[in-house]
Amino acid sequence: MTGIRPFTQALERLKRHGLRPTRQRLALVRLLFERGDRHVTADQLHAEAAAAGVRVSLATIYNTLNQFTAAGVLREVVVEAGRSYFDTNASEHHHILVEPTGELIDIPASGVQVSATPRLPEGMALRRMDVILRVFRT
Amino acid sequence: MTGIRPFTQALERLKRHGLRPTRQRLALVRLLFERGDRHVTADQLHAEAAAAGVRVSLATIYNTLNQFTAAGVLREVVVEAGRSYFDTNASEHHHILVEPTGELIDIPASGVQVSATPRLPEGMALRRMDVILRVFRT
DNA sequence: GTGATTGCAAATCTTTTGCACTAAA
DNA sequence: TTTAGTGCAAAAGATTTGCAATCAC
Repeated sequence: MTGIRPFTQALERLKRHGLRPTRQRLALVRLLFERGDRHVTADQLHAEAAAAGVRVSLATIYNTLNQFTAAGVLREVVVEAGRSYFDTNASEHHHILVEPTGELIDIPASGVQVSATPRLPEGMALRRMDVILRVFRT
Repeated sequence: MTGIRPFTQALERLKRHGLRPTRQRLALVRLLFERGDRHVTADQLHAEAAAAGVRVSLATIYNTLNQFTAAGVLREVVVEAGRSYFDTNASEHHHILVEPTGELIDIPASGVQVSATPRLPEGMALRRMDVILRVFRT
């Protein structure tokens, strides 16, 4: 899997969702998807864009991350109040959160086997299951 | 299980943690633990206190919720960026999040059986595992 | 052109903090 | 009387929004 594939796939997906390939969105897609699976905050991405010489406002970063998430290209991971991570791996999987640092590590969905899920209340359907293992350094 | 038991237990626990039983903390313990398992935000608790005629500042609500969490009397549950729930059930269990409303429902730990947890990275130990089933109304 | 997108600054929301005042031990 | 706790108002973060200027189609 090269860095180009997911990049192209993401672009096509955006097109399908009616999102115009603006200079900002192209740059952000590149930053997000050319380096494998990652977990970024809006602020981190903003700093990365700046470091790469791309001028994008923080408001646009937020808009873009939210649109990408709605389009299914990104997945939002909430691990602590007041900070959202956006995961470039949008497929089903789980996470390890390293507590002092806030670092996120992917776990394949197969790494956590839930053998019994509870009956959901009447009239409710499962949209997604999140498992977070909170760990600390010994 | 009456409403009084967990209330008393919580008080004892606070004492053990060196927290003085002030008027505000007593009122909050009562509000939190006299009505079974609940999930409240700081703001909700603040409103409840006001409705009950108890004057407590929001700052004190936050201080108190954090101290109670540190003391192990409450458990913080993060399901969406920018909002923390405090769960009066501090024992091991998981949650269903009803998406449009934000309502939280407890699942006993036994309701979700994780049959295989991944090997943790070297030098890391598990502190806690959170499972959230995100559901929507059909 | 026309409607979508961007950037800026202001607004919002949640949570924390500094500090003078009050209450518990 | 000594130390912890409280309340207020301000500060701090993260995220959203209103609106004029700009860009893609």
